Amino acid sequence: MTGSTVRDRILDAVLVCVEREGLNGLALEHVAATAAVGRATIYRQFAGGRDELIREAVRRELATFWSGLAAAVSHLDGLEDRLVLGLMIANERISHHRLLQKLLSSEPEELLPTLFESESEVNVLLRRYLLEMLARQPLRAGVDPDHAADYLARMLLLHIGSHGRWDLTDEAQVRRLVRTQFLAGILP
Amino acid sequence: MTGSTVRDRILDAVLVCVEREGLNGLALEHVAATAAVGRATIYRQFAGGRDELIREAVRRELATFWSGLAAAVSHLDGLEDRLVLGLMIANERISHHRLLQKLLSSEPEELLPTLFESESEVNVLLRRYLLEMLARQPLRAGVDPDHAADYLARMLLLHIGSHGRWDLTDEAQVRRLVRTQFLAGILP
Amino acid sequence: MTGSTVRDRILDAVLVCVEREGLNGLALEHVAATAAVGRATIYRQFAGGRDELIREAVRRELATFWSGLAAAVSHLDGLEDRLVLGLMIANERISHHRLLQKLLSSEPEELLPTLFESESEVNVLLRRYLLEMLARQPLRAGVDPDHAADYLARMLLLHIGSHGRWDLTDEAQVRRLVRTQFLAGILP
Amino acid sequence: MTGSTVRDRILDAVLVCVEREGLNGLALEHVAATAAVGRATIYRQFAGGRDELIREAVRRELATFWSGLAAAVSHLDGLEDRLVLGLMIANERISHHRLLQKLLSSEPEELLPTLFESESEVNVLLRRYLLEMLARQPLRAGVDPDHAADYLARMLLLHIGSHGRWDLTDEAQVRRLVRTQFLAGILP
DNA sequence: CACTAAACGAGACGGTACGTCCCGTCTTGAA
DNA sequence: TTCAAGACGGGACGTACCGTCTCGTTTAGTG
Repeated sequence: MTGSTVRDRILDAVLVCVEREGLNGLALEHVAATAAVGRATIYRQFAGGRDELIREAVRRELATFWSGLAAAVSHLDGLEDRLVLGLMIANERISHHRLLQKLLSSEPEELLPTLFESESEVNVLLRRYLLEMLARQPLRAGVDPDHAADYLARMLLLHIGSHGRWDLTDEAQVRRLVRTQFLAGILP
Repeated sequence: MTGSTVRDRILDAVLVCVEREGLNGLALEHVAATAAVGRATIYRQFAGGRDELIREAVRRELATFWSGLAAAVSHLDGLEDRLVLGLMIANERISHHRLLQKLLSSEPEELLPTLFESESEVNVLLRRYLLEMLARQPLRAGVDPDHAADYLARMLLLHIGSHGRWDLTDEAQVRRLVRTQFLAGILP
Repeated sequence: MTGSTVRDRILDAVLVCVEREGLNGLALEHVAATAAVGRATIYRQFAGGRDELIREAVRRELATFWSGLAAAVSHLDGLEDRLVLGLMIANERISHHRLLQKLLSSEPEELLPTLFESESEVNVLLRRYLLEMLARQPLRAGVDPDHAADYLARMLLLHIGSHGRWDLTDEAQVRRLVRTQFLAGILP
Repeated sequence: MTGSTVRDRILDAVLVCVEREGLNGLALEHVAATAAVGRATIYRQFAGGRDELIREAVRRELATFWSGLAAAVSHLDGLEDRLVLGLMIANERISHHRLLQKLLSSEPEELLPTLFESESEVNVLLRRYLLEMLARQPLRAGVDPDHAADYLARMLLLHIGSHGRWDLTDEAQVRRLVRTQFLAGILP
């Protein structure tokens, strides 16, 4: 619909197929068929082959996820509110996202690491975003904003995907979590 | 040393091969050759085939890693000291462990998730271990030991494998990290 | 019942299994199971392995077949009568012999040749038998008994297993066949 | 030379390999290597797998053999002459055909039956060919051309592959054989 | 009547081949 | 030219047997 129709059709097809077959066992043949595309075309669009294709599909999906999340909390002012709502929305979305659900349940080994790669694009952007937010807040004395942003990013990722003992649909709990464990050492 | 020599030979061979070929692209044929074993025997020992083989190899390796870690800190008394030394040793070992290094660098998507599965064996044992340790400590008023153990487990895993902005070979830094972010909200 | 019970049990099992699985695809494992015997025992009895086992089973079956045939015509006097009755009985037996039927229908390439090997035991014995019979008959002038026996042996084998256009259950037809094509050039 | 080069290359390779390894023990891998073809391609061309491949190779070889034989005698007029020359050429060719020789000597059980299947393509075509020849000849009174063709076909097959007591390189003997045993009862 | 020696069942192992699936490359033919 | 359609060489998978070997256990035969 937008720029490279073919490329997007292929990436869409990847999502559909991963939902059915998992990330391993994903067959380019099925992707091509689903996208109504010749298998050769996949190699024209993603010269790196299978690996690049998957990387790209995940990247696009994550970008959508995060930018959607950012938009959803952009109307809020305070850092705490954004974190609380962000955590809740993130978990709500993940639990309704068939693809992520599939990956987290049956093949967590495929998805999670992408999130945690310390220097992944996601991580970098997330940290930059948080740093920007922190810049508008008075911090507790002696707190290094870089450290704080790094810490918050990790805590966020840590609580997305596996909620541990917290119920992330209960705002009261989430707020308590954010206050006591996310921001306790950062804000004054 | 113990029971099924063949099984162990195979698992050893998996490690050797993964070091060379990565987790994807791991060819059972090479594993069999390395273990001086018929390819069929792998299927006899690991009826689940390739997947079970890898799962088992990782499981065994992690068990070794964690139990070694527990042993290394067992002579210390305090929770803080154990966490500090544990973090340092863990990172030191990981950075010298060719296999883990290989996985973390080139294919993090294969290993990390195993660590983070909320209900993985590792996680459960780690939580139990920490809970036991916390039982010997006076906690800050109002802190639920279960929550605290869960939190500590997550923080530990979070800082093993991707250290973020901390230098985990510098005991002073590690101690500061443990005090301000691990234990600040837990201990009085 | 006689000497080596085990050996016979195994050979019997071969027949049962061949009926089910054909000669190719015959699995020693199934033979062993059918004979209630360890697979190793087969190799103890038939050191030549699979090949010798099959050879021996076929040999025993053919011996039974031919000696039964000889017995069935032994009460007759004339050569012609023996040939006629022999042909009829042979074909009748083959058509009721599940094993041979199975082989002739689905895998003729396995059985027939054994019959036709020019110097096979069967062939030699059959020729000797016929030569003996011919010795009691006055032959047409100029006919070499060896040639004649060879010719008759071939014609017999030729009409056993594939009857062509003759109905071998109709004695009149068989007698005509024997007279016009088997014996026409031999007897005076 | 004609249509599917790959298919023919594979069939050629089968012949080469059978010469070396026999019909049993024929490894598709070696066939593929000999044909400079991926093993998968064999399954693409012969969906029936190993069995169909062998069947097809034999079929092609026999077709070549028989059509060559027909051509070699086509310049002759009389039935007798064609039979005589045909028999001689057939045996001469077989004895110089490494593949057939190999099969007849070490694994007759694989080849011969194909020749003798009463309703095999070979048999049908041969009978039709002979019937056509007989139509141009005056037959002895009371002889059914169908029966005669069937009889001749069987006698031919019978004397090809295992010559019994006749020397098929000696035209005089062959002519005598044809006259006394092939045609004696058929021609006037 | 114990005691040894052979034969046996059971089954693990190294190996070979099978038939299948998929990858990445390349060719062909139609739009 | 771009693309779908699809054939091809290659490689790995999981399965099925083979022939060899080693275990205990039964079964005779012998002292």
